[in-house]
Amino acid sequence: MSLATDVADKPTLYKRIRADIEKRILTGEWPPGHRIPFEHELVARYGCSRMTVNKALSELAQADLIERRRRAGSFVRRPQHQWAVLKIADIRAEITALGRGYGYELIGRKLRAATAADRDRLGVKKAGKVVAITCRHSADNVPFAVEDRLIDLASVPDAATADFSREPPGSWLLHHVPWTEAEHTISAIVADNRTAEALDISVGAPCLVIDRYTWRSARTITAVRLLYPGDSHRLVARFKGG
Amino acid sequence: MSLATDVADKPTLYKRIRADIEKRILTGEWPPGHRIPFEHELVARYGCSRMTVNKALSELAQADLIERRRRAGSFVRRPQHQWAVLKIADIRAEITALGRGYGYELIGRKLRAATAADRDRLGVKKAGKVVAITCRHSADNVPFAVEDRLIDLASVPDAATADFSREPPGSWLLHHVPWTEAEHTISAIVADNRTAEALDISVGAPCLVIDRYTWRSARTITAVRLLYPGDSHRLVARFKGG
DNA sequence: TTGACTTATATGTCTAGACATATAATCGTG
DNA sequence: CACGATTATATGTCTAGACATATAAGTCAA
Repeated sequence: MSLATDVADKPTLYKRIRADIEKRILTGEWPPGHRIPFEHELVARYGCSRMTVNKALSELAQADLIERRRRAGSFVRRPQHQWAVLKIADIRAEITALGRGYGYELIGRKLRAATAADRDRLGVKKAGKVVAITCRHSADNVPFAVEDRLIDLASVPDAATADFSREPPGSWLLHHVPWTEAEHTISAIVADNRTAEALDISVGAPCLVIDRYTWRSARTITAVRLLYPGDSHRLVARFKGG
Repeated sequence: MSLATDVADKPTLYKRIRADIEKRILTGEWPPGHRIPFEHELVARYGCSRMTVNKALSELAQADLIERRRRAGSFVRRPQHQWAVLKIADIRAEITALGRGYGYELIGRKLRAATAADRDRLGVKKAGKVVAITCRHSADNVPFAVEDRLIDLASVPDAATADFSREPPGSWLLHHVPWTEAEHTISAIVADNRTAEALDISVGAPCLVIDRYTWRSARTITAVRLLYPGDSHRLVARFKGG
C-alpha cells in the first residue's frame, strides 16, 4: 500500500516491474509456489536490460515475497509464520506524537556494586558497578509508564556522572551509546501496591510489561522494565510493510 | 550478526563493501549523521565499478542504516525510534516448538448477518454475512490461549462451509487466503468470569491480549482476539536483525 | 540582506554486454 | 532400476560506460 503509492509517483521502470509482480501476488493471481516469468521473459516483455528486471526481482526477494533459486526460477513464497514489525518508540516521542505534554520525574537513583540479582538481570558474570534508576513518565501530568532500569557501568562509564534528574535515561543512552541490539519481552501482570501507587491505578489493575535488554557486540549495556497501565496503553505492530 | 555470517561465506565484492560500512556504523566509528564516503571514493578504494558500490549502499539504505540524499551524499541514520521484529507464529507451531502437545477445541461457531458491532470490528461499512468462531488452544492439555474470531464472508466465502471443528481457523485461513497485511495491537486485561473459566485461571489474573486485524489490498478478511494467561505467555521481539 | 537564478555534483536509473556458479535435467553405465 | 557423470540454463555478480534529476552552493540583482 505505502509501497504502491511510493511506486506510483516515481514510475521508473524497475519500480513498475516490481509493482506489477507484487500486485499479482497480492491479489492471489499468482499463488504461493507459482513460478514467476524468467528474467529473460521479463526482459522481452518490458523491453529492457536484464539488470533492470534483476533489480526488481532482487528487491522482491529481499522483502521475502518471492524466493529465487538458481537454474529453477523465481517463486512466490508462502507466508509460513507471521512477522510483525513492532515500532517501539522513545517514550517522549510517543507521548508528544499523541499531542500530549510530556513529563518526567526521577524517583530514585543508586550507584552500587552489582548484586547477584543485578548480574543475573544484566546477563554478566564479572562483578562490577551498576546504576539503578527508577523513574516515571507522564502525559499531561497523568502517569503513563514507570521505568525500572539497570545500567552496566563497565560498558557505559559515563552513566555514573550523567544527570538523570532532568533527562530520562532512555534518551540519554540513545544519544551517548551508538547502535545497539535489543531483545524485548512483552507480558502482562497485575499491579502490586508499589506499581499501583506509581501509576495512580488501583491494585489488581492490568499492566502491560516490556522488558528490554540491550547490548552492543556482545557487551551488555542496560536492562529496563517498563510498566504501562494495561487499559490505556497499546502496542501496535504492522505486518509486512509499514 | 546473521547478516555478518551471511556475508562471510559469500565474499562477493558488494557484500564485502556493505559489511565493511555496516561494521563501522555498528561499532560507532561512524556515528549517526556521519557522511559515508561518496560512491566515487568507494569506487577508487575498492577498485570496482560504481554499480557495485551502488548496490551495497542501496541495500544499506533499504535496511534503514543509512540515508541517501542527492547531491549531498549518504549519511548514517540515527535510530530515532526503535524497531523490533516480532515473530508471531502460528499457535500450533509455537506450541510444538516448545516440545509440547498441541490441542484444539472449537467452542462455538455462528454464521450470521453482520451486526453493527461486527461491522465496526471488521472495519467494513456494507452489511454482509460473517462467521464468528470461539475456540481454545492448549499445550499438553493445559489451556494456552482462547481465540475469538470474526471472518468476513464477503472476502472469504469458502469460510462458510469450512470445518473448523478439527482445523483451527488460523491455519485454515493461512492455507486458503493468499498474502495479507495485518495489524496487531497488544494490550493487557484482567480475566473476567468467562475468560478465567476458559483459560482455567482465576478471575482477576492478568492476560495478554493480541488483537489482529487482517486484510488484503484494502479488503477486510478477519479480526481475531487472542487471550493468553499473562504470567505464562511472553512475546519476544528481537531488535535489528533476527 | 534577501530573493531569484545558475551551476556543479552526488545519487538514481539504465544499457549491453561478460563470466561465475549452482542445480535441474539428461544421458550413460553397471 | 539405481546411480554417477555431463550438460544446459537461470540466477548472481560485475563492468564501463550513459543520461536524468534533485539539490547544495555559489552568483547576482533588487
